[in-house]
Amino acid sequence: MKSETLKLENQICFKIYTAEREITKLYRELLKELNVTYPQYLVLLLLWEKHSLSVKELGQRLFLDSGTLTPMLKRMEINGLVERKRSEQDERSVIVSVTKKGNALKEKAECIPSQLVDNIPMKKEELSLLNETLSNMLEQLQNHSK
Amino acid sequence: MKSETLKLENQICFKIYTAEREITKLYRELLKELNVTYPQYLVLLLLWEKHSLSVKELGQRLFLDSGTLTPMLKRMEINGLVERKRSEQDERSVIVSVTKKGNALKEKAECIPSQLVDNIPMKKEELSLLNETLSNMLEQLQNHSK
DNA sequence: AGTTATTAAGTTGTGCACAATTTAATTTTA
DNA sequence: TAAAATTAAATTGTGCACAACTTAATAACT
Repeated sequence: MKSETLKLENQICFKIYTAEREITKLYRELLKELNVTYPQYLVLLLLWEKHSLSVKELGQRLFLDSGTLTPMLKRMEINGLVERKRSEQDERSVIVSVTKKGNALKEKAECIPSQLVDNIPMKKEELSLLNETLSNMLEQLQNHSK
Repeated sequence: MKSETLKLENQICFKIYTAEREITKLYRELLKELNVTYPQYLVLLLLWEKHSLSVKELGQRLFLDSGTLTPMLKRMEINGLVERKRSEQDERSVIVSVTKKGNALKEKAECIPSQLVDNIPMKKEELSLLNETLSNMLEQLQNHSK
């Protein structure tokens, strides 16, 4: 393995680490009006689509565990965005569903993707390629970590 | 703006968010032996090169502010990896320098980049392209946030 | 020189993110 | 069916990450 490739990997990891924080910063601005964080927004995106999901299902889709989700969902419940209640079929499971107030944010959030794109102007082919590359990378990473 | 492009952006942001955590998880494993975190490893990479840097300089290179660095550097100091002392030229500035113990970790860390590459096997051209694309994206993002 | 502005760290408070463990419910199996 | 294993959340503790603010030192200006 050539040393330049090693350095490149290191650089890419640092850039992903940095890009993640810059993207989150951008979302923070866009989401300020909705009074939600980026991870909370991700939960809402799922619940706007599916209406209600268990903590486990949320975790599988977002790759987050209950140690992260439970306190976050509690904060969202306090803010009136979601409801949490034990499943009747399986008392171990907790069903999270979006409230009327949570659903109302959907409209306000409509403009976020386009605002986001305005701030990261990239050619469509470049976006597609980046998407593809990240998918491959994620597959490798996630295969390894299980 | 086509809606597919909007969705793609959203997906890419989520993938970067996810990739960052997967990469950090991988580093966590590799760095376990050294008893440092990924951000601490980044500080060490700089100090192995430059020997000593101010908090401000570290922040500029890592894009982190004193609210993140100060407590982190204190933890590293407690673990004997770095020393912190006020600059004599400018008492506002704090100079962070790597200790003998911190320098000793450099040897142990030599193998990390190659181990990392083993876990993310990608073609060199793909890596270069990803590197390029991330650089462009970061430039856009960072131009906007200042 | 004395006031004002700027700069560098540090502090405080909030919210992830995750390892490790605990608790309770459900499945599996002997 | 009773014991063992598995599963789903919750809890506990640590470490970033960052906004907002404070403190102290230096620089700039009148």
